[in-house]
Amino acid sequence: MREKTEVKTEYADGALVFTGVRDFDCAEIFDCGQCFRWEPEQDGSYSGIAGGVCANVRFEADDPGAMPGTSSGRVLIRGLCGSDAGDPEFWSRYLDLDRDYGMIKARLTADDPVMAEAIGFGSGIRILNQDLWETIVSFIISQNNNIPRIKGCIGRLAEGFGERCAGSFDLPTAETLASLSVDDLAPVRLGYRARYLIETAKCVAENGLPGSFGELSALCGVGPKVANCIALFGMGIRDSFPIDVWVRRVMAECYGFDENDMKGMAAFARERFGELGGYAQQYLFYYIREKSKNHPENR
DNA sequence: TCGCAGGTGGTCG
DNA sequence: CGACCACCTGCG
Repeated sequence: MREKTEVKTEYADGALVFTGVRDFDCAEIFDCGQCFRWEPEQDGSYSGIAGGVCANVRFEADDPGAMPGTSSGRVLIRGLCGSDAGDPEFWSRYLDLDRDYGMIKARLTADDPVMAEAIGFGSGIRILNQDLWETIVSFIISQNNNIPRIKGCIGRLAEGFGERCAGSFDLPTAETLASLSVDDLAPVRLGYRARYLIETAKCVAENGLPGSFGELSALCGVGPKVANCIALFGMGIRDSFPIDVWVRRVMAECYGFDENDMKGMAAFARERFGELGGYAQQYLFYYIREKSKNHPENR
């Protein structure tokens, strides 16, 4: 069991720098389906928008020869489009830097060879603490949809109806969205999700953001899967275990479930992973998706 | 042309 | 309740 490293903040060359960061891999964090507003750069860093700031996030390992996600290193954040990097407190929270992922992984892998193998694929995954309204909008759009198109829809929604934000655009507020019609949103090409979004925006504009899983589930277009994603990524409810088609596949393949037995899977996750359910889901999700990339014949 | 993509709401029995 | 099924859109 290794020692926990203290994360420290400093500035260097115009960038915000966090040193002593472990268990961090940009591609695994930004490309594991939890967020839709980050894109990779040639050098492996990611650029995107969060907290009203356009930024580039880069990880430099202290030991460049180490496997991704296994070495401590530093996280560099640069503001883009003329803005500065923003608030260190925001980024520390957003990137979940105070969380001890070494401990989480140790607890999940103890006595579970499936998790051990899964975590071997995505040991640098972190769960971002994202804006609640953004996660609500994003995951309503995500249903029965694919990632490139989800990103396109969110981008068009921001550009067409959002507030200008340091060279880019933030998502429209609930009030703005509530004032629009399905026809207004036609250029965004949300399909039948446009109605869900407007109904949910009206509800949020009137009653405020949901404060519990129950309130979340009452929103239009928010079923069990989407509610669990929003709870996990937008409300910090880390025992959430969203069950989507990929999780159904991995639970069938690795834990012997019937692909349609979602109740059984949820009960198993509660029992086996407990408060770490959300982390377990992310490792399993990333694992099965990576495997299917390497073996297209397995779908 | 058709199935499918990180599901949900509506409608049956 | 649980099992179906239509549903916007875009791509192979």
